[in-house]
Amino acid sequence: MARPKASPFTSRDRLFAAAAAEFAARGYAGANMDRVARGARLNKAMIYYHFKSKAALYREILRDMFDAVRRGVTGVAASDASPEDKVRAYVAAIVHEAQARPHFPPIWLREIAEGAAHVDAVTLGYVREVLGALGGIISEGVRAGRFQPTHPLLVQGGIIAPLMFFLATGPLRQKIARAGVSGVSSVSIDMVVAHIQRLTLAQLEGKIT
Amino acid sequence: MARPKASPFTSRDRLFAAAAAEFAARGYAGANMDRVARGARLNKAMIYYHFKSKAALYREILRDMFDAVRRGVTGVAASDASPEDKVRAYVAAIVHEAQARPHFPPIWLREIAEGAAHVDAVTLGYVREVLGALGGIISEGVRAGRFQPTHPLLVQGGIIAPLMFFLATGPLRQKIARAGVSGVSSVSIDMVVAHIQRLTLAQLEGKIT
DNA sequence: GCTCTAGTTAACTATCTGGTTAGTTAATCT
DNA sequence: AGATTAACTAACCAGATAGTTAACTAGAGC
Repeated sequence: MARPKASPFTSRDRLFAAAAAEFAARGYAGANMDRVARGARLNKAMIYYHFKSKAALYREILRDMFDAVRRGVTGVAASDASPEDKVRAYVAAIVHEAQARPHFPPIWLREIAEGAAHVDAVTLGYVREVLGALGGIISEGVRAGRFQPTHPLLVQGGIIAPLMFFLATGPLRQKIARAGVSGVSSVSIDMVVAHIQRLTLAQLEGKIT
Repeated sequence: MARPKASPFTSRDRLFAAAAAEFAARGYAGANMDRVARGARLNKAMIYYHFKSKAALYREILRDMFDAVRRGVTGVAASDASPEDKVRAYVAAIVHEAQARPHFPPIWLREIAEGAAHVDAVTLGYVREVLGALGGIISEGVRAGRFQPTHPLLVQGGIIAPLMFFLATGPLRQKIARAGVSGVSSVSIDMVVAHIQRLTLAQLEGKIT
């Protein structure tokens, strides 16, 4: 090794962060590697020094996102809370990781839009683990006689969809608010989370239908 | 006019359809105008004969989408059905237009992801009208003593988010199913629609919370 | 038969951009 | 002090792509 350890944020970290922001804002095809480099105050060649390619860099960002969620929700599933609390914590864990990564919602929305084209086997494994954790929580609730048997994918859709929408529509809601629709900015993320938790539990407890 | 009227689908229509598919599959930046032209069995110059630019073509597709939804839901709002039936019909109208345009869900998801960057004033007006129609239905229900006052944006989020997710995740669900998760393909659009209708009504009637 | 023109194309231009290369700098090791 | 090497840059290249141009085709109307 040569050169100073410098800041706690290595140039690799800065590139990673700049790339995440760029991919979130412009999508994979729209992302410009020169702009990423500038965003990290580095030369473009540094991207290819630290990462194999644009695609590899993007895949690494995807993995990081889903690995974080996976770790969060498997922790929740393994805890000794009640099924109801686990469901609430499951939602909270996803929100927590998504909020720690502002690029998460836009990237995930886009990935869905293109049929998860960039999701590799490793990331797909993480997704399955997330779904598995939720499935485990549901089964536990069913065994305890508190939940109706429900397909995890349906439940997950009910959680992830409004959540990603709300988190990703920040700019759009502002645009609508500026265009003269009132009361748009009065909805907070906490309200949305609470709402999703109640809705999910209501669904699992068979209070709807 | 010269040249045969030919097929009922003019070359302009074919370009429009091919472009919608291309934008849906690859996003605005990823869309390739040569590929659009080939998809319409025409030369690229024909795109610029019929449309001003890539951006203008894209905006026209966006407008078409939201105009269709707007027409559908304002019709619903103006009908003389009960507030409950209007809510159901509102959901059904959106699904109807989205299903008539397979490009709708992916394009809308991507547009959200980039903060509605391509949404012009006209389209924004359509969005507001859609929200206005829903607001009207809710107010009507509130006046009739059947609905709790609820912010239209919250309700709309609860409808549009799972809907677009479900419609757009077709390919992804197949990918997951092929990866060995069972029961994924057993959920139909009709089930999802019925579910969303019940959930939305439960929310409006204050049965949740 | 001739003209007009909507519709159509091959080929071109200008620009952008992912990725490479060859060379520089400076901290560490011996 | 000299060798080694991680970290870094300027400049380049090749391929792609939005948009243009100029020329051609064939039906409509006279």
